[in-house]
Amino acid sequence: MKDTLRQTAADITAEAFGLLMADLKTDRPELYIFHPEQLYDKLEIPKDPKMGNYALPLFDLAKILKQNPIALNKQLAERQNLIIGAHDNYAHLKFEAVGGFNNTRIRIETLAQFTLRQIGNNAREYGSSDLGKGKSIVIDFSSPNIAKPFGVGHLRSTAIGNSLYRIHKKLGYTVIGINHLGDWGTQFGKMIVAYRKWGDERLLMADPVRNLYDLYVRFHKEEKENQTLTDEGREAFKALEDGDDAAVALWQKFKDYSLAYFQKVYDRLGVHFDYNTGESFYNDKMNAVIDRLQKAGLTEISEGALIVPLAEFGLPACLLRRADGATLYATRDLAGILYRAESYHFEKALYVVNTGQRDHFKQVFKVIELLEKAEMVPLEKAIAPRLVHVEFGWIKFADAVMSTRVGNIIFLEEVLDKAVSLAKAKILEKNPDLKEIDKIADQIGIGAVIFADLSTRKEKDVNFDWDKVLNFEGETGPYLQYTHARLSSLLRHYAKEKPTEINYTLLAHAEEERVIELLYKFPLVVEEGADSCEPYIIVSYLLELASAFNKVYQRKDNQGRIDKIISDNFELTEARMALVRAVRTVMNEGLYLLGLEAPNEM
RNA sequence: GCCCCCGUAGCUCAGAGGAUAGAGCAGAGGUUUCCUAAACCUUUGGCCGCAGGUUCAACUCCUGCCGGGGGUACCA
Repeated sequence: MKDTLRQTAADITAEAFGLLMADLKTDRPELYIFHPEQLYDKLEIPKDPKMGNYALPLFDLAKILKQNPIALNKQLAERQNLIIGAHDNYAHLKFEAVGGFNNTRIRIETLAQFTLRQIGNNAREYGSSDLGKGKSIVIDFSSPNIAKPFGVGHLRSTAIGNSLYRIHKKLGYTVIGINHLGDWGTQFGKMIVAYRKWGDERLLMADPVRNLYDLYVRFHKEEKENQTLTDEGREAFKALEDGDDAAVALWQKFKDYSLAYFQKVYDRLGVHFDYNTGESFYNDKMNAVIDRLQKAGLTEISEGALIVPLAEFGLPACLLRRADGATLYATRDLAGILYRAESYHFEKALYVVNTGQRDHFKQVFKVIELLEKAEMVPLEKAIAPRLVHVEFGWIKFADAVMSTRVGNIIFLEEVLDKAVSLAKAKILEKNPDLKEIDKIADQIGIGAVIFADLSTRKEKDVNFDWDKVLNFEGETGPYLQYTHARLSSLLRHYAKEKPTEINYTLLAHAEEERVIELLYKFPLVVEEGADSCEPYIIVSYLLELASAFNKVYQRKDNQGRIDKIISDNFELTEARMALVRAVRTVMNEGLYLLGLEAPNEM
């Protein structure tokens, strides 16, 4: 969607450049590099709001013109303001030369009217766009291994993926969310061996995932002392892959129990997948990929295994088949890529997977690239450039990586339960008359946990910290939710009777101005979140918005009393409530994009 | 060994060529006859790991070093 305010600023600047160039009597065409369209994109939002609404850095251009940027800026601003003076409908803009930055300031009531009307007219559609119209995007996320508990470590992929899902959907993409369950591979051979050796039907029934996890940890412990276990595990997986009835039956049992358990977790988190196609789904699709790679002449046999050598790209070889003929993780991912390309014709495929698998994805993507090169697939049809590994850091505990193998894992359910009961205690303390306490405690507790996970740039490792996750004050999920509840409360208190013309000049305090600027920025923030595949962008924006609104809410007048939003002054109250309505809309939508609920009371 | 990522306030983290390095937590002090104090205000706290280099401009880019983490073929 085109932003007319921004476009006007760009137009004026382009015109001013024209005048400036004429005055400089330059006839070098390469100097006329600034056209309205380019300027539109070149306008930045200054980091410091004191610097206005847009900033145009002039350093590059000054260099080309061999001029001092400060002097150039001064001349430019003179002409810009000359143009404004000559047109009545430009009266809302002002240009300032500050050092080498050409800053644009939009009159606040114009910005307020522009922004609040847009939000009012579109409600939750504000910030949406048709950027992704007609394009589909596949997001592979969460993807836990079955027969293992859902640890806090798995939350990252789930939370980031879910947020990216919602963000892209808002931008008009057709989004396909896939839970690529780890339900195939040697580990299931190991599980089968472990269960046959030490398993117990009754224990399994009582607490399936816990029991399977114990077996898993025990297997890895004993495996260290007893090497033959490793071979037994591999043999069992080979049998499974070859369709051995007993092995398949056991595997199916593990899988059914696990899926039921995972579904409970996803329901609590409010996460939805379009497909739960795990690795086993590609079981009958791997031969085709291997054939294609062989025909393309990319494979070779090394130490008995079938590989695609990648040494010339500085990568370890990609293994397609083990020496015993069984397939590997990479084989299934390759089959998955081809299947997804065929089925969904994706514009992009995102793999939201831990940074520890960086090399794996480099290998797999490279193999696809080589295959397409060998098959002479034209570039515009090629899928290799559309594959993106959205990587994120580890969750560590006491500075050690959590590992299901070692057994130092924290169960997500435990974290959620603790957070929810803490939220409930807080409600009972602050707002005991609240209806549906359990439901709201759920929303707050779970929101706090998801938020804690999203509140760091994704590629950083994060130390799991109970205090941080269970903290509801400061930069937290509950803080955002609380602000939203407060906004909702204002709307409940103020029942508007009839529509009136809003007088936007009444929103003139610096605190209100800041809120309006932030609301104006929201659509850009959503796009940036999608471009960078980084939900944190939304997180930090919402924190800023909440903080800015809370400052409005508790602003004091000259006598040191709170200047209330709802007052006897009807016109003033109307204007302020228009702002409240807009902030609530954006807050609500922003929380949704992160995967958090937005209770109206708490 | 080789390759990759990360070192910013006591703690957890923003800033990713540009304007005076910012938040939250923790510490100190304050604000409520209640539009939700899960909030707000004031305040303490920095050799941006170290050393060079590139640039009009470096926390940001390049090189080296130190410290932490990860990957490195039949696990996923």
